[in-house]
Amino acid sequence: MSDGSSFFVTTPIFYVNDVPHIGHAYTEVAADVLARWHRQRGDDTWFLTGTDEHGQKILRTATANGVTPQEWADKLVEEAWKPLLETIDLSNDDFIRTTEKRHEENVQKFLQHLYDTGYIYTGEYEGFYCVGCEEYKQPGDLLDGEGDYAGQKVCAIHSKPVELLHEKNYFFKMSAFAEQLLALYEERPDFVQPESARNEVMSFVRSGLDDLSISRSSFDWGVKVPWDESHVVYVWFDALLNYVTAVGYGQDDAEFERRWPATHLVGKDILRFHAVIWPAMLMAAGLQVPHRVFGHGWLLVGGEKMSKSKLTGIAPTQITDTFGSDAFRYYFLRAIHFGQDGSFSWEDLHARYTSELANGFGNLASRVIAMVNRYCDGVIPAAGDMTDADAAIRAIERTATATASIAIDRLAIHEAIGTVWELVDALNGYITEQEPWALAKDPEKRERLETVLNTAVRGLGTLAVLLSPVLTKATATLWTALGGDGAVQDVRIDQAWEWTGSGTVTPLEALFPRIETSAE
RNA sequence: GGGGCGGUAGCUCAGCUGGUUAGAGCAUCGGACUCAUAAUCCGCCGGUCACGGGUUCAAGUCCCGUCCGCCCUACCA
Repeated sequence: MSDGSSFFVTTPIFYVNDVPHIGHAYTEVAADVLARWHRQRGDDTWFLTGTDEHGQKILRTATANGVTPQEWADKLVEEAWKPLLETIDLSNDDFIRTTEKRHEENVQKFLQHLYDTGYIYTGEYEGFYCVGCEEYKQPGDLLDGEGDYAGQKVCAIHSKPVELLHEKNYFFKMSAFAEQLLALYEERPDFVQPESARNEVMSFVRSGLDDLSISRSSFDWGVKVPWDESHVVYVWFDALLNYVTAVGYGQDDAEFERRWPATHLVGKDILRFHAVIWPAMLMAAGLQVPHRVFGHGWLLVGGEKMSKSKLTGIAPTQITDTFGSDAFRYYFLRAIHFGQDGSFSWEDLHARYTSELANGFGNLASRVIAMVNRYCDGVIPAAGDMTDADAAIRAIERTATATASIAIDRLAIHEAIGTVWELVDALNGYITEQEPWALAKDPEKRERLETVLNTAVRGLGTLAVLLSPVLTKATATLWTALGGDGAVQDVRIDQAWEWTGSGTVTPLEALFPRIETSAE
């Protein structure tokens, strides 16, 4: 897979009205690691994220704040969302906003195309609309209100009254694609991942698909329907299209051809939009469906899931301010089986930071570099005859390089990191057993000392490369200290184990200083 | 109501198509060592595998039921 092939990964675009929390950051960091890994493997990589800025809810909050919706979105993008990219050190290649011209114009082209080919028709729609959800609710989704809302039907998610709306709508003939979708899931079992997500999607589609109302006329903050400007496009229909408008759909065929289709990473709450509606839209337009759609789990805090709607999130900066972006990235991707729900706790974060990053990897780097400085004046020594112990280390380096790459292809990010970490542990054990400090006391064992240190330095270099997609900052610092050429991110990750140390090392500050007081 | 998932050491989790004494990491405790961020290495301790039945020579691993948590989906007198 290191043949320069195209790899296009996306995250959902942020709904600007939300407040950034670690759930958003989790998806972003996962996508970022995949992107960095593929880039470093020589793939033609593109990592897209952005913001979703249309819809009635944004219009209302903007109005409530006395500004235009565009001003409101601009403010949130600049003050909340773009800073998040810095906070967790993302390497996105693009950032699309649904209010950009390149998006709006091409959404219209897409829509017009579907209209012209008969996949959109005019209909009447009457139903209960929840402003919070931005969607019509089925009667079964509603609950009887309590307290102030007694006697009214309320949305089960927002606990707010729904509104009975009756409007002329344009509908997308989604029902026409049920068979094609089922065939897709059958023919490409990995189209929807993980397996549990695929099963849910399939049973949903099997139960039958309704056509989708894709326009609204009760407000005007959205993309205008090209043949009827009294309507704006339903926000989800609009938002999903960012994945293609950002890579040239409608205006740059070469770019589109180069990037599309994408690997979509989404939270399992919005899986259906991505695994059912979105592919149906693409089929209708005669475009390729996504490469795959991966629904990851929830972050559980105190046993409860973090909620996008209820804003019960922990801000990423609460973690990065104390532990740094590397630890943030590492923790969520290592501790949680990607695809399953995972529990977050400050105690666990602190424990893993200390045992794995500080005591494990950080201390390994410190002790190796300190010994090269102390026993060899900073000059990385050449290796002499290899023993079985040395060969074992080299074998682990080689295995880790290959195995981690395979895990990344399966989107098993936690496994990839786990595999690499076996090298961290092996090197710490190797150094303790070889006792270079003892060898250093005996001039007759000079060659052996140098071989051991050479092996250790090479192993450390391999780690720097293999961990660079995750621990972006620490590995850059380490690479410099090891005297590596250029930027570690430019070293081929699929050849990580082949790195040979040479030249001199420079003193290294602790990569992950111990944090004595646990946060919270 | 129907369907699905989960309930395994103090904590977070592995345990594939049933098969010798149920595993890992962390934490705790003991030992070794000193190059290093009092770090590292070795070892010990620790589980009625939610509960109750059943199938089987043999079940954490299959079947039935119950309890708990969560998800999807349907819905009414």
